[in-house]
Parts: sequence; C-alpha cells; structure tokens
Amino acid sequence: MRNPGQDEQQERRRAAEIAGRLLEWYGRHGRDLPWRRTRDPYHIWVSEVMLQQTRVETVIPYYERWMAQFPTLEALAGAPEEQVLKAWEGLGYYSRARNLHQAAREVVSRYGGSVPDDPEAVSRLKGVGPYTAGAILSIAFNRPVPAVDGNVLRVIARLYAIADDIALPATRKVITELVRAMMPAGRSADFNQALMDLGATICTPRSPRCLLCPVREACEGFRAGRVGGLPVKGKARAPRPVERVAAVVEQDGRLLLTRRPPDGLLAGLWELPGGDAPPGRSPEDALRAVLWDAFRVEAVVGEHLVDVTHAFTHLVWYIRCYRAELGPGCEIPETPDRRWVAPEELKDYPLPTVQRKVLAALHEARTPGVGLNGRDIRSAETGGVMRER
DNA sequence: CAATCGTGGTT
DNA sequence: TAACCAAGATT
Repeated sequence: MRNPGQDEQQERRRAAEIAGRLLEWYGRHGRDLPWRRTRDPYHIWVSEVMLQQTRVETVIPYYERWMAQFPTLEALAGAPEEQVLKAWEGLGYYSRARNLHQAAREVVSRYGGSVPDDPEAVSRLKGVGPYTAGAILSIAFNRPVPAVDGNVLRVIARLYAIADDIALPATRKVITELVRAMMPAGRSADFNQALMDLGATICTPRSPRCLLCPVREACEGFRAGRVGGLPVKGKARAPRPVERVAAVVEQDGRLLLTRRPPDGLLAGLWELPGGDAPPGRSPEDALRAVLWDAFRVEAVVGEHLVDVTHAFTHLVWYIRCYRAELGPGCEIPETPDRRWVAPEELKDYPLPTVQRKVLAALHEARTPGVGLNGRDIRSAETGGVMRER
C-alpha cells in the first residue's frame, strides 16, 4: 500500500519523463520559424499576437513585412494607427493591431521601450491575455510560465484523458497547472514550444499521428483508445444572417469611402458607404435611409450593381450594392471619417477583406463609370496586400 | 459565462 | 459542402 507522498513522487517522475521526451523530440523535429530565430521580446510579442487564432502559414508573410516596416518597438509606437491597420489588413481580428499599437506606446512611455519581464506588467498590456503573457515570458525570458493555447489544451487533454469541456475556465486551470508542474527547470521556452509543436504536427485535431508520438507510452488517451474523442469541445453556433446595403458614389472620378466606428466589427477600417438593411423594407429604401443617416442628404439610388456574400465567425453579410447619387448636386465635404478617394489612392486605405471582395465584384461586373474601370480597381487591389487568386 | 471579433484552409 | 478549425482577448 503506497502513501500519498509516494504517489506524488511517482507522478512527478512520470511528468519528468514526459517532459524529457518532449524536449528531445523538439530538438530534432521542432519547426524552424522566423520568430524562432530571435529572442527579442518585441519580435516574440508581435508573432504571438499575430498567431492568435491564426495559422502559422498565414502569419509568416505578415510577420516578415511587419518587421521590415516596424523594426523596433519605438518604430511601431511612433507610427500612425492608420499605417498599423494597413499592415494588418487581411489578417482579421483588427483589435489585435490596435491593442498592440496602444501597448507598444505604453511600453515606450512607461517602461522606456523595454518589454517588462514580470507577469503582472506583461498581463496588463492591451491584447495580452493568459496565453500571450505566458508565451512572451517563457519564450523571450525563459521564465517558468505555462503558455496554454489550443494545441496545449488538446495535447494535455489527451495525455491525461481529461473529458471536461476545454472551453470551461475550470478545465483550462487544471490543464495549466498540469503544464506548470511538468515544466523542466530552465527549459521553459523550449518546453512550451515543444507542446505546441507536438499539437501542431503530431497530436493534431483529426487524424493524429500517434505512431510517431514521442510520448505515446505515457498517453492515457491513447492507452484507453479515446484519442479520437478528445478533447471535448462545445459546438459552434450557426452564423446569423445580416442583410446589408452599400453604395458606389462617384464624383469627379473619385469614390466615396467612409470609416467604420472605432469599436466593434472591423473597427477603424474603410468601406463603401452603407449599413445594415432592416428586414421588411426594400433594399433601395434601406440604402436611402442609411445614406440619410450618414450624410443628412437625400440620395437617388441607381442601378443594382453586384451582390456579395461574406461569412464571419458569428454572422454572414449579404451585401446588395447599388450606384447612388447624393444630393443630387450637393457637396459632401471630406471629414476624418469620410473621403473622396481616387482609384490610385485606394491602396493607402486599410480595407477589410469583405470590402476588397466588393471591389473585386464591381471589377468583375465591369462596372462602368469614371475612375471605376477594371484596370484602376485591379491596380488598387494589388497595390495593397499581395495575394494569390 | 457567453458573445463578440476575421480570415483562410481542411475535411 | 458545411462544419470545423487555427499559437485567444475582451466585455
């Protein structure tokens, strides 16, 4: 009969065995990624924020461009927000960019430009939650703090056959403490990244490569044949459909753009004038109402140009796009949130992917009109973030 | 706690 | 193809 002290010691030995195998595996099979060629806390920080809910392959080109454009924390802090959003264009979850920008300014003003290395200060930075704080502290400073992302949740849930919903804070806490207890002294950076790499390349969500796993013998989920059913995770809800209207308003070869509010969906990015279309009214009426709210002038809604569908995580936009004239014959002055944009200037404005889709559809439909011919729109598109089609 | 917040790739 | 998923944070 063993006493609790012996069980605890046994468990500690098992954890050390797992950690050792993981480190050994990581040394041979860890991925060579751009942000792993440095230990600069700013570089690590930027990569971790970009990687939030975003695939490595997607992030790499953004990361490279970002470091060329904002080589230092001071460079980022000194840049205008519009330029920061432009660099983030197409990456999604744009509050990450605005939070990172604000936090960079905070580090410059409060910490003299050096990223703090204590958990409390790092966690207070905008956009830095439990995972990102752990990642910065462990990877950049080798401090013994867990970095529990989706990979780690999955790996640990399988390793210990944890069947509780990983979305629950209580489950995350259990897993975080298991990781903390497992961390080998002085190897925090490698250990956290080893867990993530194992999840990304071996212990994948579907079709995990258990036969190649360095910790298969220690995996309770594998032993019990339950890897396929772990981790347990609630189902996503269906996105809510939203009818939208948008207007192509031209004047002297320029296109009218408006900037979205500073909070909420696609905050601070630019779009064609438009908005939600309340159900039960014609799209033309809805567009007139939306344009009245925005500009306080009567609008003449012209021909229907294109329809664009765009799905977000939690909603789907069905956009009906019309030509429209404001006034008519009345001046719409520019403001900070309202600009007449020549085609060759479109590339200077941060536009969300949904708006690029609208422009592409207009181009595809060969929408006639001064300054809106195909060549101009195409050059404006490719003038921004280059992307294969 | 549950909803919000993007986009692109995979199955 | 629709559903799922990816190095989450904020409110």
